[in-house]
Amino acid sequence: MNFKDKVLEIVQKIPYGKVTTYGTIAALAGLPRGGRFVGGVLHFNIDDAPWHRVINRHGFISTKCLDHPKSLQKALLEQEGIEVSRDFMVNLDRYGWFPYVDYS
DNA sequence: CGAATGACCAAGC
DNA sequence: GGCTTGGCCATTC
Repeated sequence: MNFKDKVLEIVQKIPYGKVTTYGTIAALAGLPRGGRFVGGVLHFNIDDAPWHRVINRHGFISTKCLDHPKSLQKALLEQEGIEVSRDFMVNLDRYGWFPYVDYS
């Protein structure tokens, strides 16, 4: 299983109404410091996973894709019942998804 | 085919 | 305690 496939698998596994971080996904995929590539993988597979549920460690939307702007991500998250502040910040204490075990 | 780059995180001064 | 640096894989040019 490639790192890319694991990342996509994990992102697709994020429960409805929850969000997680690049670092968490990278760690679950086997790279505790590979958060950078999670962004890269999602960038090249933007249509294969619910990328809007993935944000950075500070609960901030760091998306740079012009085709999928922050405003769209905010709307998608709010559609799932997640509160997003006007500064594109999400409360990770309430909506963060940090599984203890890997269901693979 | 070699080199550069990409939506991050945490350790080290 | 804030700023700088290193590091990881896949994809594109």
